[in-house]
Amino acid sequence: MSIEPLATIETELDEQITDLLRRSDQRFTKGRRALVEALLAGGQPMTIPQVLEADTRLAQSSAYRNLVVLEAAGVVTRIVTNDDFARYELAEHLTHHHHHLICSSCGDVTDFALDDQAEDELDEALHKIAAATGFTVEAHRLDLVGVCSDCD
Amino acid sequence: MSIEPLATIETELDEQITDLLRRSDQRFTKGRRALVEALLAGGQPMTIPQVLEADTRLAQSSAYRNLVVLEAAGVVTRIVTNDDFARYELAEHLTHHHHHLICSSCGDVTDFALDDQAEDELDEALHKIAAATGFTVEAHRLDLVGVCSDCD
DNA sequence: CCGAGATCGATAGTCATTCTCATTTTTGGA
DNA sequence: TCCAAAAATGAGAATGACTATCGATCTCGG
Repeated sequence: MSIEPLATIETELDEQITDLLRRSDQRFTKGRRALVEALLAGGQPMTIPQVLEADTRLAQSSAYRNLVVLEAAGVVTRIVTNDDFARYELAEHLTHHHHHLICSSCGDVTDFALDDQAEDELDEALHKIAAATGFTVEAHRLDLVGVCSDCD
Repeated sequence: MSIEPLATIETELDEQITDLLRRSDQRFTKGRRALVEALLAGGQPMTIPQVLEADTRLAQSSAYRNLVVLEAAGVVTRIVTNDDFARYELAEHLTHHHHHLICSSCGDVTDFALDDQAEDELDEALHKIAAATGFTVEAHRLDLVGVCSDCD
């Protein structure tokens, strides 16, 4: 099916994903590989229409289904904003911890990282909160909402 | 319509909301007041079904429509999670700046605040990012995703 | 090479949210 | 106070992102 991949998945990443899927009794099929390649090539959180446009060989129904499978396996993360469509990107442990700039005008989402010190301080403050509330923290999410340079 | 309000809106808050709505050429009608009262009484972000259950006199279609109006006027904030329903709460400038604990199990959302120092540090780090990216920041959003004490 | 089981993909649902429109309410002028 | 124009309401229909279905296709172990 995949003749010309959008991006090449390095061996290590490929193995990590194969392993994650195996733990959910799922295979890293061509369709799922094409999805990951499209997300990798996109370089930012993508909506399903964007993914389908990036690789027209993908079927919509399979894209929806496989993105659910990939999310359950921890390969991708689903990002939901006020935009009509949800977005997907590679999970943080396959890339690196980061946050999102969300454009309230066009809906576009891009990544950014906090410098290490700020991230550490934030983490510490969050741990205190969690301890005080009896909440078991799985992850923290930090978004900047505003207007991107394109829309300005 | 509103015989027995769920919560009483203090004069000052009432005037603020009336003013915000007026700027959008909208009125602070009974139905809209009942919505605000329900959110005030709820004390945490509420889904529309929760709001309708809290005040059974409200019509679903009007609740949806008026919550859109109230959001456009800056009176309430719409919070979207992975849950089926969106949630609404009073806008921060009518209450105070805070963040959210999102339970990945039951979908419940509750508020928490960072201590002033941590919030200041975060703010400073975020301003640097914004300056570096040409992104015009309107707000920042910080969520803790995990499992609440009820679900644990 | 074969067959059981997983995956695919076209299509038909589902359901939160939005739209429509006739009815009711509100407002400002006479 | 009365009236008409404008706004708001609410019941129901429509929309559209997403999910479920199911026969066809692919995959892997034997």
